[in-house]
Amino acid sequence: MDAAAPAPAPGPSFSGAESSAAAAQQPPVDPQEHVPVQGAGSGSGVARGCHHHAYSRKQKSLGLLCSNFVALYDREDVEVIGLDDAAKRLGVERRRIYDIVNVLESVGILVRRAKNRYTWLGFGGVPAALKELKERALREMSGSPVLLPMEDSSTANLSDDEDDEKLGDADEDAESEKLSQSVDNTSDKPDAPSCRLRSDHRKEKSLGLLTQNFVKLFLTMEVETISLDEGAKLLLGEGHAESNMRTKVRRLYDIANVLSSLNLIEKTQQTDTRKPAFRWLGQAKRKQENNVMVALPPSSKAMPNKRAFGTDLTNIDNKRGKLDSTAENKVKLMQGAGNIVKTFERQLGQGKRSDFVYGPFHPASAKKQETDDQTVKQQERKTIQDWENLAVSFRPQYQNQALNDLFGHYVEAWKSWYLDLTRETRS
DNA sequence: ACTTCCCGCCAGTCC
DNA sequence: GGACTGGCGGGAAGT
Repeated sequence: MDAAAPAPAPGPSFSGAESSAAAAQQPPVDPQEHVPVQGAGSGSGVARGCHHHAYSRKQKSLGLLCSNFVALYDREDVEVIGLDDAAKRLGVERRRIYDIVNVLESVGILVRRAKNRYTWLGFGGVPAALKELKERALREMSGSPVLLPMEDSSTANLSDDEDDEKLGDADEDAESEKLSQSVDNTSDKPDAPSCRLRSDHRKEKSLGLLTQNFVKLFLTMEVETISLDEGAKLLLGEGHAESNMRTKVRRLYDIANVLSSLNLIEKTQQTDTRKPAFRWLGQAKRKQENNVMVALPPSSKAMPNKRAFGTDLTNIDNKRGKLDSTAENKVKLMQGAGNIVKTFERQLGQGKRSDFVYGPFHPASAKKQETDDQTVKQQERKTIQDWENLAVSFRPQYQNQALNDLFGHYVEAWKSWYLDLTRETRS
């Protein structure tokens, strides 16, 4: 329990847990005696309807809710989490809990056991989950068998178009299958071999999967920051409907909120472009202000409690001299994109094999997790380096149509984006 | 005006 | 057939 409430304290107007919003915002003091915010008012109208206090969405952000969720359950004695319980304690409607739980699950913080029932793994589960994600991504890229269920091959040949409600969406589809393996299988019953089409379609757009794919972007592209636009583009591929894009971006906002509240990513701003983007931190931890584990100090931040984002858009970090240096970053981005595009292209074009690094199986960059505060940054930089090298020497080979499509999208997206950047900087 | 993202409808799934 | 899940996008808060 983080005593001090998230500093932002927008409106002193009222105290404590008087509205669901407030509840969501105030770290749940004590898990045991939850003080279910009056009437669990939560959801819908209730909290809104009858409160004089100006409604503030900041107090109800997913990120904040996530922080509280974590604060509530990140403790030794917690094992099983009931959704109802969580919703009640946090004073929000169930729907929100689903959102959170889905992304938490996809980064290994908890796992679904049964309907309404999750098992808390804690931050300790994150490194492994990330590692696996990374490995899987690499495996996909390398073309080694990713144990795709056979349906996949069939779905894979399906159109690659994705606008609106078509089934098939090859790119995500391939991903979803693979991803869902670890995510879903862990929990659900393994059955349902035949009735998959529908659920697949649904699954492939799930928040959890999107989260993993988003994370994968950070893990596999050596770029340091990714804006949500870019992310959406990369995840969707080119030639998607405008509305599709918007929806995707909306989802990415949700995800980014949660991930940043977990400290996996951090919102930054490209100082020149002003374009908000996210930087991978990779060190999941509880955001808390007064307690021990506070690595990665916000450096030049005078912010006592830098809210993930949303609460704090003033969070324009000025770490110029440091990691960020947008100019440098941009160049790097371009280089990175260029490299990746080139290698991908080469592969896609001729499916030629050559030597590539088995990321997951070799030591170099694979074991970064678990370090302390200061080494973290260095580690990260190093990791980035590794990735750069990796990207250059990477020679993925696609044996699977779906993967081909997937990376075709990546390549396309990167290419056009890269061209834009080039043009932009040149002029 | 544009960005961010909460909210809750409602369709799909599960039991 | 009711409960659980969660995609989705309208639209309002925030910048």
